[in-house]
Amino acid sequence: MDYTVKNNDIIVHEPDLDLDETLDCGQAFRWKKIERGYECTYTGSFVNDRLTVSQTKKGEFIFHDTTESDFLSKWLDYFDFNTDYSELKRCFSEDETLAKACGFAGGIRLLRQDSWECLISFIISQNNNIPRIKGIIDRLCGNYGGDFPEPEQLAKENADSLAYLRSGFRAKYLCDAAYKVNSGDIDLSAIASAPIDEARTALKTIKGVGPKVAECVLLFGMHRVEAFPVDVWIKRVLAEYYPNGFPDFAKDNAGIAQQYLFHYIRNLEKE
DNA sequence: CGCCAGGACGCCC
DNA sequence: GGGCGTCATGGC
Repeated sequence: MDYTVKNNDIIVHEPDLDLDETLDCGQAFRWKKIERGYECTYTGSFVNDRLTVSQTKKGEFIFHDTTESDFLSKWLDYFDFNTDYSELKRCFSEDETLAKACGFAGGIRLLRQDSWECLISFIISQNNNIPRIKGIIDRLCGNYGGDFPEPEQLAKENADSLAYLRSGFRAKYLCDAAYKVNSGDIDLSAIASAPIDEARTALKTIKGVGPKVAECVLLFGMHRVEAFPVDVWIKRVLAEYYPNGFPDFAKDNAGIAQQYLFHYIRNLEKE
């Protein structure tokens, strides 16, 4: 990745990024496609940072109305620009199926998202579809001026007061998550750096967090790239292409490989 | 209309 | 420990 500063924009060159593939592949739910790119509210540790980013041609991106300082301190990290995805894909392509998946959507990157936002988002995701997940999160943020609520704010709610979300049986799970994070029962930053099995166990003490959601929080919200969420789509991939198990050489980055496979199998069946 | 969704829980055996 | 019905809601 290299970048240049131009007026109030940052021009980024990065061949291993595609906005459609990265921002609308089911790892993040708050990016909206607008005329000139994607717009979103991104939750950092303490504030909601907004960004408009557009893709002008293959490998070229404009980060609109941002400063070099903001780009370097926030967005460079969020888009995982310090990781060499070309090298990752070369490694993955040792495997035939992964080679096809990387070739199909080579512009996917693993975003480094906020753990709290991911926890809530993937609790909502259970037994749900992506358009509706986006709708629920949109209503949630809409209640806080467009920002993602802090644990303290959400901890004030109960299942009834969250009825406006129309999140169904998940509302009580959101309340439990907010209560535990706000009270300190759950320390997300400690979990993020804990041994992964301890981290899994701790996350699953939250109601509504099972194996799949815990794995998603670890992967998308804590950048634990060895985490490997298995949903209905990945089950199909494993059954069809990896009857003898997922290849060992990819296990250290299994979660990133999973992103390519997820996108590949989902779009394969659409045709 | 019925089937399904980036599943987890509670109960059963 | 594994199997199965249930859970709200709405996209398709």
